[in-house]
Amino acid sequence: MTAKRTAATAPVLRRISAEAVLQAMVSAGELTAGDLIAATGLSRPTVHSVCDELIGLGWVLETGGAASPAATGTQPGGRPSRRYTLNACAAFVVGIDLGATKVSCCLADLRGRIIVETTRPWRDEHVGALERVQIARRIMQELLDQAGLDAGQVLAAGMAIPAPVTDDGHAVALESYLPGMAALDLRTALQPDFQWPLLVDNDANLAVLAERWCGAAQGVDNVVVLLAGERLGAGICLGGRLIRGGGAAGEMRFLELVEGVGNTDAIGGMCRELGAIAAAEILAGDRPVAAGESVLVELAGRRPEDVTAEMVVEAARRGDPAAVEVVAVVMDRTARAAAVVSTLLDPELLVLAGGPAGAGDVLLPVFEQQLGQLNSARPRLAASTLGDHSALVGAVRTALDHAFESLLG
Amino acid sequence: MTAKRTAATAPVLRRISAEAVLQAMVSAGELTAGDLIAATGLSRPTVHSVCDELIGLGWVLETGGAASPAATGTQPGGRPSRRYTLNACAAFVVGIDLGATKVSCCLADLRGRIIVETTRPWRDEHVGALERVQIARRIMQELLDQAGLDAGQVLAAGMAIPAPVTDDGHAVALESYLPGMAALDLRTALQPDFQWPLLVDNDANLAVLAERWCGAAQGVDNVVVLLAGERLGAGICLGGRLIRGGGAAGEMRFLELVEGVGNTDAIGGMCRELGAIAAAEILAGDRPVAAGESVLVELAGRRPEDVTAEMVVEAARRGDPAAVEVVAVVMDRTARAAAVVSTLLDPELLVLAGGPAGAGDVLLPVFEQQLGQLNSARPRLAASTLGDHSALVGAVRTALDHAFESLLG
DNA sequence: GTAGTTTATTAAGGACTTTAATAAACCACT
DNA sequence: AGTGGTTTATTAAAGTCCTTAATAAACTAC
Repeated sequence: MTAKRTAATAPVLRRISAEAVLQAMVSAGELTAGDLIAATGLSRPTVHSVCDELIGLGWVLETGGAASPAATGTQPGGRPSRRYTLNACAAFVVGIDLGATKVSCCLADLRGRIIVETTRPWRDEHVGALERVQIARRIMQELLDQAGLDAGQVLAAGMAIPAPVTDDGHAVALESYLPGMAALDLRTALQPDFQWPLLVDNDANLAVLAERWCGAAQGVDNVVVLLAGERLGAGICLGGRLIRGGGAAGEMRFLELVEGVGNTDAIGGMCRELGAIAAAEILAGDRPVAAGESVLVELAGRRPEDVTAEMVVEAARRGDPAAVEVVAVVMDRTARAAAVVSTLLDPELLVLAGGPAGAGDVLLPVFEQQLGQLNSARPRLAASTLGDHSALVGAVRTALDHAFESLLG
Repeated sequence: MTAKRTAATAPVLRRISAEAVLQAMVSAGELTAGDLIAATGLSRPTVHSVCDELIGLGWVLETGGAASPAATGTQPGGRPSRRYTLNACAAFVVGIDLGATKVSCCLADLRGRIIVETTRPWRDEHVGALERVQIARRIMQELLDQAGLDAGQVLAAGMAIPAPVTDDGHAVALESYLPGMAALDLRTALQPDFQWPLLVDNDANLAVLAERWCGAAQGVDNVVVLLAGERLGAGICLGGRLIRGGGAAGEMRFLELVEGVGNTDAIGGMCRELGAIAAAEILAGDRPVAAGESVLVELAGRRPEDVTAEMVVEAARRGDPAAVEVVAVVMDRTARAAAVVSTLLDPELLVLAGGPAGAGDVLLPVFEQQLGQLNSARPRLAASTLGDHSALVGAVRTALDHAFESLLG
């Protein structure tokens, strides 16, 4: 079936070895040959040979020599070992989160450390698809200037968008999503300014990569991230691999089939829901709310239509009954969705990410309690530790993956 | 993180080459060196060298020579090519489907062709877990005798059971499932009679392997199989890989959260449902059914409590309104479940397997129509081509996978 | 300064692969 | 029957990469 045109020639071995060495270096800082032998199983001559080659390519630095900082002390005597370090600044990657309300861009080094970053809200929500892409492009140029880097030093870019993405790099048109976006071939969105390979994926998918990499799901192979900010989407990782289906895996439109949830169009993420429902509650209240009676109204500054998710959370934290009720309503919906996902996919861990992650102290207990009432599988629960950076960090992660993969191929 | 202790030593290359050659042979019958060169990308000397080695190990036969059957005609002149064939009888594998109502066992060769097979219903549904396993063991011995094989010629065994299975080979206890089964370590269930490695998995998971291998989902990487016989379970394959989650992925208990479906315990597969609901309908009918008025009653032989799924399907096929109604009710439930699964996982194809597969002509149109009414993703639909053999064939497939994997390691 | 210890480097040997050259086996034609 | 043409098998030579074993280097401690 699968005609593998790549014969198993000798250099394949070198590639395997180099990959092993490089991987050990990415997650470890300064290493001696002995460390690398332990990590890779290779012999000493091979390790040195591979490292020399990587040094030649610029990916690795030989650190220290005589004046290595931590070198003294650790070594019990004997010829000092050579010390190798990944050259994190040999190249860079780009991450872009083209969100519903704002755009975030960043530059990161080969370790994934973010060098420079900018977040900018859209002027208003009617900014068109093409213009959004152009804004991102302009920001990227600013960031490159700011960091003093050249576009040629960037190996790859990752981009998150709040909608499913097909394999050929097109956004799937959702009713609720930006018109015009689906018509773009996003893979070429940054051209002609930037020629780097652009990996586009949906924000929830990238969020799960991020959480597994350096967030709340490190070391967990079966995990679902509920990205619950402006929209509600799930990023699914099973068996250590991201699940994309035909591109639209993780969509939560099935909520309309779950009891207690209304029609599709109304389904947003928690932030939107918290604000919207709270506003509606207050506005629909048949009695006028007296000053001081409601923390929520207080926070909203007497303008209920301006109430935000943060206000609701803060009010709930202070015990405001109306806010607590709103939180309960929204979490109930989320819990039902989570129950379906958990039962069907049986993940070990469920991570709440996006806007609400910072309010984990308020939301998570409610969520846990409501999920417990449903007869579903019981995964561990956690709030994201990445704030609303999950998607952006995930974009960096895909870009890095791509960079390392194409690096030795 | 992952300390890979396997250094990239030279023999790794040979292993890669051998794997490529073997894989090409499994799916192709008799092959010349030229074919293998095209399939693997290896050079001619390497191909011959690998084949000679495999011949020495017994896995490959050199067929033909002078009297090869299809050899003449194809070759335009020149030195005749050596022809290699997988020695399908070099070893064997075992498949077992420990179903809810019956047990099926088989022996298959390295190509997966079933040599001998036996299906036997349980005496009654109260046969205990341990006894069921013993019965399977006895049947396997009979099959070995029948085929004239020795237990030592069997490389691996696969076993399907109608419940989730944990990684350590234990069935997950479900209310509806056989008491006592969860306490067994199924991996050692065939010992001490048979020492072969036993791969236990849930029937729906194995069904999806089978459908992809030689059923309705060949060549499809994103597919969900709804195994809808006595119970309802989903086998999920995404990105070409079986999704197991923590072992219980594919469970359909979320149906209780879907509108229009009652409590958990009542949820069975289509066969059970069709029979049960039809019986209830008939029995609850307030007017006595006149002879000839209902095809369904006719088929049931005036004993409504004995009505089977086959009868309902047959009656519906003949247009009996009551039967059509029952089919619609049952398919509605299935369609809702399928809508949730499709939306969340976005598979290309949905396969209906298990008992109902044979009745695809009746069920599929109804299913398709009802699924279409739901606002979900729209995968292609198909009925299994494996009858109720999906799980058994899948058990053979896992056993084969294991056998080939351990063969060159 | 010398013994002891740890690591780097060099050398030798083995397992693969590939390409190129040579030998074998068959057809078709005269 | 013999000879040319053609296709495939086999052998030979060269190269890459790994490993183990031996040798050299660099440093500490006494």
